[in-house]
Amino acid sequence: MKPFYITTAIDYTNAPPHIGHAYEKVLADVMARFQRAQGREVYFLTGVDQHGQKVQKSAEQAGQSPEDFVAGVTSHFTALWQQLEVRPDGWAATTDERHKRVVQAMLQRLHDDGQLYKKSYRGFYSLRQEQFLTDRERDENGEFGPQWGEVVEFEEENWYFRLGQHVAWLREFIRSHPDFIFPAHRAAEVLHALEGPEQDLCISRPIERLSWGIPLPFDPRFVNYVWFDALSNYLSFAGYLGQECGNADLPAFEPLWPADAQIIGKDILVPAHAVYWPIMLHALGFSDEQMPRLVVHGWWNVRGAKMSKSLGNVIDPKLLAATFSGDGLRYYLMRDIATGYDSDFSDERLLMSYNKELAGGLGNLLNRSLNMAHQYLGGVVDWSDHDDEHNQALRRTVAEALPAYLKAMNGWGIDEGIAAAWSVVTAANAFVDATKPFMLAKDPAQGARLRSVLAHLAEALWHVSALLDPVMPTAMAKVREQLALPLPDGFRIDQLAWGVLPQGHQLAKPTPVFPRIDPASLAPPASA
RNA sequence: GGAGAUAUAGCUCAGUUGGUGAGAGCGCGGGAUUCAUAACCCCGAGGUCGGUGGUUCAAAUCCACCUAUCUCCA
Repeated sequence: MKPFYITTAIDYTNAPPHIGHAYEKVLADVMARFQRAQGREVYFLTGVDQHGQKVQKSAEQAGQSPEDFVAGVTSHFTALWQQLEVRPDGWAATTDERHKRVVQAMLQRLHDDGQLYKKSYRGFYSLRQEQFLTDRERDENGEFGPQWGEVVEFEEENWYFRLGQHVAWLREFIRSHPDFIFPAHRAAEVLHALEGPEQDLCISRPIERLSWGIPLPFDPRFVNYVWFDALSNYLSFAGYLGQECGNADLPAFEPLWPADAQIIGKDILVPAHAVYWPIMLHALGFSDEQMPRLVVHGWWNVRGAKMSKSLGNVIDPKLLAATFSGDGLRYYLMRDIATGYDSDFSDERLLMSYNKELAGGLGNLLNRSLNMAHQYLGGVVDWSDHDDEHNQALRRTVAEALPAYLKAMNGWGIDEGIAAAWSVVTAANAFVDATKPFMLAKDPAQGARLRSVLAHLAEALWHVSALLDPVMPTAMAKVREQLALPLPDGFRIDQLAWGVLPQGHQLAKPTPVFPRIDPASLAPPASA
């Protein structure tokens, strides 16, 4: 089977990351880990978009070179990925020389193929925002407002990509390939956007206006502007044109392409990823079968409103991870949203999911199970030959959780996958109550039954740790440390079966994996 | 002006291809218990499934229209 190639949007290094950035990368990381657990080879690519006018301008304002400025902002992202256990295999930084060479080679190909042309455009230009304005920017009086500063009319030459030529192909492609975009209903938005006039795409800026970019190989008085620089990272860092560009240290492209999942937010679906991107690929000669698959996720709103700097409701994932741990935050971000839809971020629900579910549910289950095993049996797993309907019911719950989990996870239902794993936690806690090992321990005649109950609990916990491993890698490794049995080499989650813990296995001592957090110790939530 | 999404118990949401008396978690109330991170377990809500009108033997689940909210496009 081909390797599972998964990408995320690359983040613009103009401001530090917020909760939405964290969500997208965690989602990709969970899927990457899950696919590996299914025995699939994975290439997970994420990174940063570092070029462009805003960065150039922000750097000037900060009195820094663009290089230093992007290095500073980029470090916020890499530190967060470290903290959240997001572990990509490839790092796509658009200032990377390897990337620049591929972009130039791609542009040269398109140029040689007649896909690019130069033309002159006359229009109104905002000196403050450094961009051409269209009628859309006019206010109700037909004027350009004061936010644009001084507006001048002038004419400028630029390079254009023959986007319009391929629109008919794209319409047909989207109609005939319902798998191109997940969730499927998003395709309607794209088709709607394609109804307008077929316009070409401006892909350059004169070097006097923008120097922080990749020069056009066939006309060095211009640098490439945005799309061929940013979107092409999915190709360049997967090894596209690697040989002719001398990028020997990148993966081999043929086995990897097409991308199995390109995770993006709904805000950059149209036009960038659903229009420009497939058309770029098509123009480069990629066939319909070589088109990637887009996975469009929703947004985390805050109290029903869009998160924005001006509202002052931007959520900082770094602080949340410091309080709830990387895994605590990963768990919340994965369980409290349905992939593809929006959700509301809530401090209260984050605290609830941590204290009630992780600490009170799973953490406490591990703690009470191991504690009893040590108190009554010296921490030894002893599969006695006793069996009864309680044991059978727990084994059945564990057995039924796996297919439900696999189905959900393979269909991007991470929240449902977690729920499937959680059915074991709930059943195991009820199992303790029903079998009362602490009572059995008082009656020597019940020894065989007691040993079977505690063995069942330890085994069930190991299964839970395996299922939730992609979501909470560090915490689940800790669980298995206490169960004294790590994931074996080449472990396959899809082949998980009862009977992992051997007879006579010695368990380790329990320590809280998710220490309860006292709500009173938290800073009061900033009210909007 | 157009498009998409969403509207289900106090809150956050599940509800496959329409079919036994509509569900989960949290919160709340009651009970039980002690192995455990004041934790875990059991019971309880009777909610016109946004509204109206259709299709059907049968609709939260299909169709039409309407309303509200959110997002995007113009």
